[in-house]
Amino acid sequence: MIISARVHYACLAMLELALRSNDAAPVAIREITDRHNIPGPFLVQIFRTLRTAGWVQSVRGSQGGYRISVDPSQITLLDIAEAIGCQESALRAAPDTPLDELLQSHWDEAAAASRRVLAEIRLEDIIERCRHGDASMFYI
Amino acid sequence: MIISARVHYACLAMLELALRSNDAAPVAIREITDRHNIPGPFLVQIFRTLRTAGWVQSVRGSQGGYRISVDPSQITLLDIAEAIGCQESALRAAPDTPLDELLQSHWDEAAAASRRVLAEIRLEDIIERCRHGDASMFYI
DNA sequence: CCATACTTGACTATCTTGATCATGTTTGTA
DNA sequence: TACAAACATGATCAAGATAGTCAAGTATGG
Repeated sequence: MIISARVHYACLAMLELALRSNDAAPVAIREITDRHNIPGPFLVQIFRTLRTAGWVQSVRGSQGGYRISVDPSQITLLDIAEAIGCQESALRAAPDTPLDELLQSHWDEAAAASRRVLAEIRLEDIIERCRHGDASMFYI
Repeated sequence: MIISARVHYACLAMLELALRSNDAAPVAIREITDRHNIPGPFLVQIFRTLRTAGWVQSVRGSQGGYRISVDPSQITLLDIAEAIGCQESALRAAPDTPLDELLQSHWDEAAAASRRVLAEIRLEDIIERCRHGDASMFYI
């Protein structure tokens, strides 16, 4: 699992939309790129993917923008990461020896471990923590 | 944590050396590239890194080759992966908002989870399992 | 002295990622 | 209706990493 800038931006955008999901008006791209440091046309690209995935709705025309189309308590960081689609390691040739196969299974195990972490984190959790000013760190 | 072909090959090579650590003669590159499907000059490059890291010793000249220079029960997949040096995500700009910071910490948490898995797996474990023909899988 | 095999450094091709641009379409508002 | 705001779409580009290659040199056993 690779966390690219694209995935990071996508999550930031989703979080912004979630924060403002009670607003009557949709959120314009401009408002997001201003707050965070995201290149405008790049975010357009990312929103296209999010819309295809069904996580956001777009409103065209003047006063248009984007709205989140799912409950922030029902979507996880893993959902977003997979929607954006990071490359799942190009290392997918058929294993040709037992050693090869064993190694592969360990790489899979490691990838699964990080996916399991991300699958536990809902957008709502992050928003809650943000509102409490609780930026706890998890290093090793 | 990205598992590149380079890291995979490095681990395969180390495993081969470990399997033959009781031999009197060192193992030539040719013997490894034949068994697995590794491009010769590429493995040369990888061995250079492993030697610099201190995990293998080289023997030059005719009948030369490589020998593992650590106990297979003392080296983990994480050790090798870090010696080869996969890029640790170029996404390392200073976080500029609380949301940004929170997200970053979750990416770190996910990366730590996969590192923790790899840190538990010693070369010896894999060799044991290979000898028992036990290619167990860990998916999600 | 010669074949084998490691040493070193430079080099190339391809792919992914991050980012940009131009053009078109929709819609609210004056 | 005209205009400006804002999304839609497709093409394109540059930088960097990855995978892999090549060539010239050095050491050693027989």
